[in-house]
Amino acid sequence: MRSILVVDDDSAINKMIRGYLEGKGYRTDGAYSGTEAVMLLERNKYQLVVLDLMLPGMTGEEVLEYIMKNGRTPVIALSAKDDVASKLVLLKGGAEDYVTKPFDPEELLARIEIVLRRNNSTPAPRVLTYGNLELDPEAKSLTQLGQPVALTKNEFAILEILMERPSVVFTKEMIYEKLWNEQPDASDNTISVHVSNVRKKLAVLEPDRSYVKTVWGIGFKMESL
Amino acid sequence: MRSILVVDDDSAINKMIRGYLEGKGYRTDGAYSGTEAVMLLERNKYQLVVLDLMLPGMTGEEVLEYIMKNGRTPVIALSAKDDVASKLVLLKGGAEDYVTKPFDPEELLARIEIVLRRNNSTPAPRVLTYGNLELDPEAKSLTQLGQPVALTKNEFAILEILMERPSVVFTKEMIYEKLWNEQPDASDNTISVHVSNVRKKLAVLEPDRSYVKTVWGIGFKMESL
DNA sequence: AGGATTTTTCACGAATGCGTAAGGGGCAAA
DNA sequence: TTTGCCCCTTACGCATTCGTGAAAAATCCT
Repeated sequence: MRSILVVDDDSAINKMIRGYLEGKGYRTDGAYSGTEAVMLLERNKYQLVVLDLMLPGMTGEEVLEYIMKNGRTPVIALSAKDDVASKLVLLKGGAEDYVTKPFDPEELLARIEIVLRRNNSTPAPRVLTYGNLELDPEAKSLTQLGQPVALTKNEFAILEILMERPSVVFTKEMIYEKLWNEQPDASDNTISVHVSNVRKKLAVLEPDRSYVKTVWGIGFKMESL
Repeated sequence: MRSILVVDDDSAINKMIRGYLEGKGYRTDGAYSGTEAVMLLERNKYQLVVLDLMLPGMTGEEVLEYIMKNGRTPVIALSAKDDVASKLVLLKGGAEDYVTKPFDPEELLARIEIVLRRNNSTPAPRVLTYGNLELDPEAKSLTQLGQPVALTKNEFAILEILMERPSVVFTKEMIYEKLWNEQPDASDNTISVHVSNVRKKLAVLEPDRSYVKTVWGIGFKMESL
């Protein structure tokens, strides 16, 4: 069952949306303030949040920021403002989509279907496994052959990037950007050093096996199994 | 630079959209029929297509189908119909989003930003297939008959260019420019050497088959299947 | 067929990318 | 303040890849 959280302080609109969605087979919760929304988000798991931006107390933008930092549930924003500026703020904030008030319930439903379909196809696994490695992104822990391996922050981040998509080659620039959100200098071998350290640590337990492969002239990827 | 293809047979609307987008810093091309759109799509690479569905000759739906089979460039559809049913048809057809005519240019821009951002952060793995070859531009990997083939950076880049548009002949100059962003010397056979090496590597597993065809006096293309 | 032109191949020196070790600076905990 | 850890930089040896010329092969044109 798909659960949707509807956040709007206008009781009539809130009920209208929820009624319409439940008629279409969704389970819904309603929140009438930003704080209430956050409370419900902490307690329950939703596939989608319909979020009005004009809220008392905590603003919609703040709720959006909270969601983006915790769980990243997809958000469809409801906005009365029809100008580009506020829309772009929303997009940068991480909203998946927006609908301008007043809106047609069918319009909202259609966009909900889009977002749900999109986010359903890529469910995020919790623990990444590769060979004898087990990496838990949330716990920031790595085990090899069942034994814990101590990695530093950057080492862990690099290995996580590689293990998330083992068949993909990542250039040093791509890795650098993901770690520091900025462009690397042309001659920068920081990444090489960290990769070297990761390899060194993984070689302690399995000296004859290599996990991180160098793709010459391009970057790094996980070794083929 | 982000390139956007605008497909609409209404010259006024087409120009309006393009003018607006170019004012926002995008590079745009315009197509006024479905066949013209397909032609441009074969020749150039776009990050996004804005596609009107009411087109003379080849319909918008057919263009959409073509795009989904070739390259899967994200599409924002323009539709005069405002009912949910036709919207869902579009979405199932593969469109990323839709905008109902008449529309506000700002609305369109906002949705374009959404789609571009989405496709940037979650790059869809797109593999190019040709004969027994499978080339993944993102993973920088090539498999032949299911087995991995190791190519160097330039070899891979050349094969990717050719496989992206198998029916198009590329001159050495075109390839040279794509690789180094500069004009080649008149007597430069660097590309020839790399092509030769690619052929050599592909001949290991399939000695009797040729993949890269020489078009005498012009350049190279993929062999017809 | 024969000459002209283009393409392919071969071989080798040059250029570039990579891996590792070592040292210093920064930051937080003790 | 001191200690310890982590991170970044630099330097250098090593391996791979690149670019170039010339010779050989293939193709086209007359």
